[in-house]
Order: sequence, then C-alpha cells, then structure tokens
Amino acid sequence: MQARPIVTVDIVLFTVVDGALKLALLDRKRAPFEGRPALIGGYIHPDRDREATETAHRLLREKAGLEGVFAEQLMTFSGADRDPRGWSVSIVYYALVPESVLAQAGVSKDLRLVEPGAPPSLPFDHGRIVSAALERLRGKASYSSLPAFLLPEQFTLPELKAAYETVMGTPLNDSAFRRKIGDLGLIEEVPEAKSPATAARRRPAQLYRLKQRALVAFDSTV
Amino acid sequence: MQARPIVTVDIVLFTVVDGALKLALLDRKRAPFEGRPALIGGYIHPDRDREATETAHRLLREKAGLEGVFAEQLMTFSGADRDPRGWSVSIVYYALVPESVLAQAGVSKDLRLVEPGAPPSLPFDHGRIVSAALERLRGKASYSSLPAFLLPEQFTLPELKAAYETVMGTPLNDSAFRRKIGDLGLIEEVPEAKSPATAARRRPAQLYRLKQRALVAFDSTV
DNA sequence: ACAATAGTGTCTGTTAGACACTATGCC
DNA sequence: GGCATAGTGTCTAACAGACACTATTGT
Repeated sequence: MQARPIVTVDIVLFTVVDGALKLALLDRKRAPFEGRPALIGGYIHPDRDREATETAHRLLREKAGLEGVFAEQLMTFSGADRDPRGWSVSIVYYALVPESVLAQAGVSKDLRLVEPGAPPSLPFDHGRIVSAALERLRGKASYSSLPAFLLPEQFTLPELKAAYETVMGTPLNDSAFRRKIGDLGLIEEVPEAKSPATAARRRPAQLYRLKQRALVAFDSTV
Repeated sequence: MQARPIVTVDIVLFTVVDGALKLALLDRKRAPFEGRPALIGGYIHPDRDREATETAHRLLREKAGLEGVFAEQLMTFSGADRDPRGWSVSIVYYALVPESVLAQAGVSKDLRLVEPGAPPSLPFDHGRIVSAALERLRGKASYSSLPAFLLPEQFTLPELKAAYETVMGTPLNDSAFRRKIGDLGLIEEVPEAKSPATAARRRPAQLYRLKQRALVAFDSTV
C-alpha cells in the first residue's frame, strides 16, 4: 500500500465592505509558511468530521469564530509540489459572509480583509485557488441568488442589486434586475416589513429574504 | 497527527452509442464489492502521479486502455460512510469518449455500457456521483462545445447537433443551433474537407474540428 | 428528375436593457 | 414643496425558435 496523500480543506472566504468585495485571510499559526497570511484551512479530522463539508464548517468555527455561514465546494487541488510537506490534496470551499456577521462578538479579530483581485503573494497554490473562486463566484452569481449570502438575513432590493454589482464588478439595470430576481423566484417579501428610513435615506424599501427552498438548493452541488 | 483518509480518483466515463448516451462501468477486481460493476477508479500513486488529473488519465489508460480522452474534474465526494474501508475522499472526474475510440485495439473489452439515467445499483456512493455527473454534463453542454468530445476529431454539424441532442435529451432547432455554434466560436472548418457521401446519404457535409484554444479552455476549471 | 440530406434566409414572439415616469418618505 | 431614494411602465433592439426555402450530392 502506497503512502497516503495529506488531505486538507481550504476556504476562500468572501465578504463585502463598503461596496467592495474582500477576501478574508488568516496568518498561519504553524509551519510551513508560519506567520504568513493564507486561506483558512486545516486537516480533515476523520473522527470529528463526517464529511469534508463538515470540516469546512468546523474550520470556519474554530479558526474564524463563524457559525452557519454559506459555503459550497469549489473544486479540489492536488499534487506533489503544492505543499512542501509532500503530495497533498486540498478540497476547497468558497464561503460568503455579510460584513455585519464579521463584526459580531466571537468572530476572530485576526481576519485580514484584502483585495481578492490583487491579494498579497500567497503560500502554496492559494493564489491560483483564489482566482478560481473569483471566477466561479462571478459565473454563478448571474443566475442565482448567491450574492444574497453577502447580506444580512433581510435585505432590500437596492441592497441586493448593489451586492450583485459588487460581485460582478459592473453596473446593472434596475428594472431588468427586478424582473430577473422575480423570475428566479428565490427570494420573497417579508410581510409588512420596510427598511428603516435612516438618516440620509428617504423612502423606505420593502424587505426581502431568501426563500427556504433557495437555502436548500444551495446545499447541493453546482 | 490524525490518520489520513483514503484518497481515490473515480471516473464517470460517457459515450454515445446509436444516438443514446451511455455510461461505461468496469467490474471491480478487488474487495470491497469485488465483481460488481462500478465507476473506473483507483488510488492516487504519489510516486507516479504529479496531480489528480494525471491519476485520472493513468486509470483510464491502465484500466480501460484509453489514451488522450477528454476528462475534467467534477467534484470531490468524501465521508466516513461511503467506503467500508473507512473515511475516504474520492476526487471524481467525468470523461467523454467517442464510440469509435472504444472500438479500437487495446481498449478494454470489459467495459460495460449502461443507461446512465437508470444504471444498475452501484456500490459506494457511485449512484449519487453518476447523477451529479449527468447534471453537470447537461448544464455545461448548452454553453460549450463539450459534446464535440463524444465525436471523432473531425465531425459535421449535423453530427454535432445530434450529439447535443443526445446529451440534452431534447431536439434542437437547426438554424438556431448553427447560429449558436458560430457565436461560441469554438469550432472551425476543416478547409477543403467534406464528409464522404456514404450509402444512404446524399449531400456531403462540411467537416469541422475543435479549435485548439477550445481544447485548452477545457483544461482549466468550470 | 427525384430523393435525401446539408445549409440559409426570414418572420415572429420573447426577453433584456434604456430610460422616463410615478411613489413615498424626510426635511 | 423640494429632494432623495424606491419602484413601475413602456419603448426598443437583440435574440431564439419556427419554418420555408435553396443547395448539393447519388441514383
């Protein structure tokens, strides 16, 4: 029997701050590359994780203090050269979290938010992984309600539109956006709920949330 | 340090026979599930494979006698319960091969071609894997030249259209199909080449092939 | 000439973007 | 009333499906 490869899970964690997409990194606590910012990652614990998805959520909890975050498998990177410890496999997830959640108590203050398009030089093949995650996020955003996971549980359509624009990097047409969102049928009105008409704002907006089935849909694959 | 999971690569191999999509299975040579038909699979050999994609191609070569087949990563399945040998990770690829290649000398005669929509009961979680592969194939076919990999290197537009229809399971409009294929820009005419006007056929058709860049595009991810 | 398949042109209904318009709140 | 943001209605241009038409071969 051959030696088995090392198996890890890595997470490309995205959020939106001030209308800009950000990538969350953590400084590595151990060799190799100790002290350098890198994707959130760790070993699979066969005795604690029933599945790699559980590893991903455990890592988000233990390393970042994040609970119940949206995460989906991106793809698996492998090879002899990507990790100095030897032949390795990394099952990579991408995750989306609202900025408001990052501000909550219990969430790691060590998370570094960087520009995902031009991140600092990253260890392993994490640079390539981030590129692949960005591409997937953009590709999938346009025909799904993915960007909603960057917002609080309840959100207005203008907020959702801004989240799409941030992810895609291009402005959208307002009425076309509303039509499309309606056609997708993934979100629903929160009855009787209007956004607070805060300070500079004027007319309050209708609040929406993801339909339950939309959440379920995202548990399965691609 | 924890025990490492078992790491395997499995391949969902598709072909088209008489206008019907088929899934190729191999009888397992070893326990567990010895003798039962299953996906083509095997261990990563860290000393021989530089990358999981190389494992996939090596398995296609060693177990099925297939060389240079189109293969792309689908996703990774993992967990404590999917393999009786213990906590396991399977990096799954799907592959497309023309029927003509399966008929060549050197290709394993043990390949069993079955209906992918209703395959025999499969060991491990291979049933779920096949469903996911079918879904991906259908989802991706419509905006790519994927079905061309089910055809010989040179093919006519009517053949390509038939391949699309087989994969998608629905008839397509002819002129719309030609427009779309042209817009995608993934195939090119083979200069001066017409299909032979065989027996029952009348007017010969222009031959096409995938552009080189289309082949490259498929090496990267989703 | 005719049968059969390859390939093109055009008509039409649907959809996405542009943009002007109305609606609702605070001051 | 004025201003800012929310939300709607409508016009138009691009596109996909339908389908009739032309083109090219073997017999």
